[in-house]
Amino acid sequence: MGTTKAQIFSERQNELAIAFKVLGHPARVAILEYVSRQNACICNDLVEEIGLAQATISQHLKELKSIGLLNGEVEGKRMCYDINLEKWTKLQKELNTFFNTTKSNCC
Amino acid sequence: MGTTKAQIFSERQNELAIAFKVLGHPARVAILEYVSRQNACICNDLVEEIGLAQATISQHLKELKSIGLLNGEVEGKRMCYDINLEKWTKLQKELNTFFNTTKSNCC
DNA sequence: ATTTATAATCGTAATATTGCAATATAAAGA
DNA sequence: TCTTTATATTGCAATATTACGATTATAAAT
Repeated sequence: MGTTKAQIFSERQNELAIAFKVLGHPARVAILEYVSRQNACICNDLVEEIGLAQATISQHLKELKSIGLLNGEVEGKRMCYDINLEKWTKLQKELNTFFNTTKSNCC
Repeated sequence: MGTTKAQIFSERQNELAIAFKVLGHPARVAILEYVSRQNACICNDLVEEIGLAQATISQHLKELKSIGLLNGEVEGKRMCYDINLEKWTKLQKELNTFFNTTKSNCC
């Protein structure tokens, strides 16, 4: 297999899991942190900063874009990435809702 | 490959990513939610509730235990799972720190 | 026009993950 | 003891992910 049985879960559970999954790689954590540290745009600085091949960074950026956490704007021959603050804040709220709702006891 | 290059990231980044990764599967989201909904213990109810094979559920439980989010106590022939509230709260704080610290601008 | 810089995409190898059947283990009850 | 119940573990097949070199596409600079 290797395939998640998404059909048996709710849309909300799947979406939550996908967001967690995208955040679940240190390169993507590092990318988000670096993008946010630079008040200006970064582009291929990430390749130097992080130390993964350009193709690999590009792939990770794609995943972060896929759930809307990063915006990418063309700026001449460069790509200018920044954090989508609206989505970022929304996701943070959703995660907190999950954590708060799930806080409960057992046994 | 398929192997994450963990060496090139900080311990904090790796740990954060691992936590996100463990949460990044709908079955594990569902398990946490179900465990918390039951004020009492659950055990193999999860297999019925979620609809994955017993071996699969057991594997997911193992991963949740591995980062300390779930406690498992033997209770006769049963296993009694509950959420480790201390760890749960700690993780929530860490994730919020990550989200808040990373909130910033670009371009 | 040609070269250079930047970044996406393709193809591929190595490894990881998901899921399950089968088996093992261990306690409870007959 | 023998059977049942509950859970963990093992082994395996299918698929996904990570990473990279090579290629491609585009715009800027010469």
